[in-house]
Amino acid sequence: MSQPGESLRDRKKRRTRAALERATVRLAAERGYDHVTVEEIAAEADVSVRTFFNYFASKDEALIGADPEAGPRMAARVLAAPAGVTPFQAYRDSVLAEITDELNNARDLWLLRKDVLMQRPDLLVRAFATSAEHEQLLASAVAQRAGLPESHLYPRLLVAAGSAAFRCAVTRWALDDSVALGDVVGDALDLFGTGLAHVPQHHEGGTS
Amino acid sequence: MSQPGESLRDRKKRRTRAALERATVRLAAERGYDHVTVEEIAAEADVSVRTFFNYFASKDEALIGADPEAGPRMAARVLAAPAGVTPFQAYRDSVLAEITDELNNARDLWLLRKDVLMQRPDLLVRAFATSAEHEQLLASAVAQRAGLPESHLYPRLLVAAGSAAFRCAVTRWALDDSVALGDVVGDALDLFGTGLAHVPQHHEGGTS
DNA sequence: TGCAAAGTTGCAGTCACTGCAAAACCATCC
DNA sequence: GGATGGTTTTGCAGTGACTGCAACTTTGCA
Repeated sequence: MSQPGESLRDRKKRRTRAALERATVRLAAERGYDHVTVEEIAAEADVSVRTFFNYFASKDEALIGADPEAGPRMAARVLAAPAGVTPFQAYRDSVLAEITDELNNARDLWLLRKDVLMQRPDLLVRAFATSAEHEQLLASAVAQRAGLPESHLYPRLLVAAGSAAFRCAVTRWALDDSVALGDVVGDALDLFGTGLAHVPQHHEGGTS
Repeated sequence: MSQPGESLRDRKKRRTRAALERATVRLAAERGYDHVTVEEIAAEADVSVRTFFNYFASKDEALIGADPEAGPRMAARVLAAPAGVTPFQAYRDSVLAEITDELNNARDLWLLRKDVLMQRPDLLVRAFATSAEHEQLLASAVAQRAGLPESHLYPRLLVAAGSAAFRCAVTRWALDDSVALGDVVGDALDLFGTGLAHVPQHHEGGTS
C-alpha cells in the first residue's frame, strides 16, 4: 500500500486524508450526515478544521472521497486501449477497472457509505458535481479516441452515462447487495451500450 | 398565463416566485453566481431574505427554478401514454413536451442561465440533485409502465439518462446555440435509445 | 365586519467555507 | 548537529447560506 519513493511527508498526507475520509463516513453512517459537523470530523481525525478544508473542498467531497487521480487515470486508460477496441469498450473497461480497484481497497467504507446514501441519495449526485472538470477531461479523451470534434454530443453523453450508471448501480445495490456493485455497474453500462429503446427481459431473481 | 380558478393569493405567490427566479438568474449572469448574495436577490425582488427561503430551499434551486410540478406532470404523462407506445417512447415524449413548454415560457431566462452555467457547469448537476425524489417518482412510473419491479435497474437508468441528456444538451447548446435546445435533447435521448456501443456517424455541420 | 388560515418578516443562531499570517514540521546541505 | 528553505498545520476573524420561532400582515370567507 505504501509507495516505494514516498517520503515521510507524503505518507503522512495520505494517512490524514484517509483518516478524514474514514471519519466522515463513519460518523455520517452512525448518526446521520447532517448531524455531524466538520468540527467533529476533524476532531475524530485528530486534526484542525482548517486542515480538513485543506484536503477537501467540501463536506460532501469528504464523504465520497473520490481519488483526485481517478479522472486522469481513466482518461489515460481510454487513450491507451489497443487499436481494435471501440471507444465505448475502452471507456467501459476503464470505468470498471477503476471501480474494481476502489472496491478492493475500500469495500468496508462503501458498505458504510451505502447507509448514508440511502438516507440522502442527493449526496451522490452532488459529489459528482464536484468532478465536473474531470468529466470534461474524460470527454476529451473519448472524443479523441472516437475521432470526433470536442463539440460533438457523443463523448459527453458517454461519460455522463458512466456517471449515471454508477449512480443507479449504487442505489440498486443499496437495496439489495447480494450482487457485487461492480457487476451492477457493468450491467448498467451494457444497457447503455445496447440502447434503452426496448425494455430488457426480466428474469425472476436476475438483475437485467 | 393566469389560471382560471386562481385566487389573488395564488397569483401573488406565482409572481414572487417568478420574480425571485428572474432576479437570481439576471444578477448571476450579470456579475457571476457567487458574487451575488441572497440578500441582494431578495432586495431585487422586493422581498425579505426569509421569504426567499420560503420559496426556494437553496440559492442553487432558485437559479434553475425547476417547476415543482414538473416531476409529477411527467410521471402522469408517462402513465397516460397510449397502450401501443413503448416505455422509452413515452418517457422521451414526456421529457420533450416538458422542455418545449419550459422554453416557450421562459426562453429569455434560459439564454441568461446559459452564461452562468458556462462559468460553473457544476451548478446544473447540483440543481438536479435537488430533484432526487422526483427521479424516484418518475422511475416508479416507468417501472409500472414497463411491467418491471421497482428494484429493477432499467427504470432508474432510463430516468437518469433523461437527466444526463438534458445536462449534456445544455452544455452542447451553450457552445453553439444555432440549434434549438429541444432538438439537442431529442438527439441525445435518441442516442441513448439506440445505444452508445458504436460511434454515430459524424456529418460536418450536423449534430449527431 | 370579523375571524381563521396563509403568507411575510425580523431576529438570533448554527455551520460551511475562505484568506491570511504565524507556528510547527520535514528535507537537505554544510 | 545545526542552519536553511520549502511545506503543511493551525488559529482567527470574517462572510454568507440556511433554519426555527414568534410576531405581524394580508387574503379568503362567512
